[in-house]
Amino acid sequence: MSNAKPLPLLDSTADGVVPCCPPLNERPITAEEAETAARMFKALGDPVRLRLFSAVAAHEGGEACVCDISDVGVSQPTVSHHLKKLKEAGLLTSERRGTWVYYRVEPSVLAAMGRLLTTTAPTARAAAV
Amino acid sequence: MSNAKPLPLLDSTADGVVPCCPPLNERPITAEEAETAARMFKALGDPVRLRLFSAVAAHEGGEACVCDISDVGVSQPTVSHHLKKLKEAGLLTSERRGTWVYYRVEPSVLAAMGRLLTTTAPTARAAAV
DNA sequence: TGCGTATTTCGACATTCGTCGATGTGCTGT
DNA sequence: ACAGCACATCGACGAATGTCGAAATACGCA
Repeated sequence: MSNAKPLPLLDSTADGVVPCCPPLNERPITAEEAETAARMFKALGDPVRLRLFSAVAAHEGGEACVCDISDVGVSQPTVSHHLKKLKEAGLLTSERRGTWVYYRVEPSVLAAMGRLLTTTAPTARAAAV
Repeated sequence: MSNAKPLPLLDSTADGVVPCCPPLNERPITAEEAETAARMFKALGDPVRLRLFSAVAAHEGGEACVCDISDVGVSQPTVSHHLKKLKEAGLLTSERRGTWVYYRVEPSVLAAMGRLLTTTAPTARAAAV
């Protein structure tokens, strides 16, 4: 039905992808930035989704079909539901290849989230910890 | 009343803190690890909490009293509620100093989350992308 | 001691979320 | 054409979440 809903969390401005936000400790993020970033964190804020995401990310070739990662202790519809959520959050992309559907991680989004959590030049005092 | 509920997300084994988990793409994380890590991501999965966390992290000296960061568009009890959630998740610590309560980020937890999102040596085939 | 300010706790409420079984859709092979 | 497998969608349900106003607690100060 084509409701793919890419929902680009990173404003794909021109060059492709954009880091969304500076590190969290660099300056207080705005309400708008928070809305965007929170959606990414929320997507990883469920144990089942986190396992599915990790399973895809760690799978050989950086991609995996649903059948390869369905063993997470919940029903098949639930797996499908979570994969959809991850896709809507922009963390995964999917592609049908014959009978199977393959998911792979969106590397730029992963990098953007990592950057958010990067501790940049501390306020000097932080180093004393 | 003392129900501080530290809830150490990082198993403070011996040396103080422990990275909780390897990068998500290194190997599929276990159900147990996912439970722990998801709690951290979930804590940042709300826009208001993310703004509060960022406000504390970016504040001068790495700490801030509630009054300094309460301007996020929700009521003051709600701010307190979210700060409590962040504290329970191990992302923030609090300390009362006179009239005010100061919050500061737990740097090791931030680092642990960053490590989770770090893209380590791809499975070799991933480089072909 | 008593007042005012700062922060937390306490219900209460509507909304969202995770889960399931049943059903639908897409593709393959016979 | 049809049966079978892989995956997605639908509808329903209880549980968790975010929010608020009201009240409680903690401190500093007059």
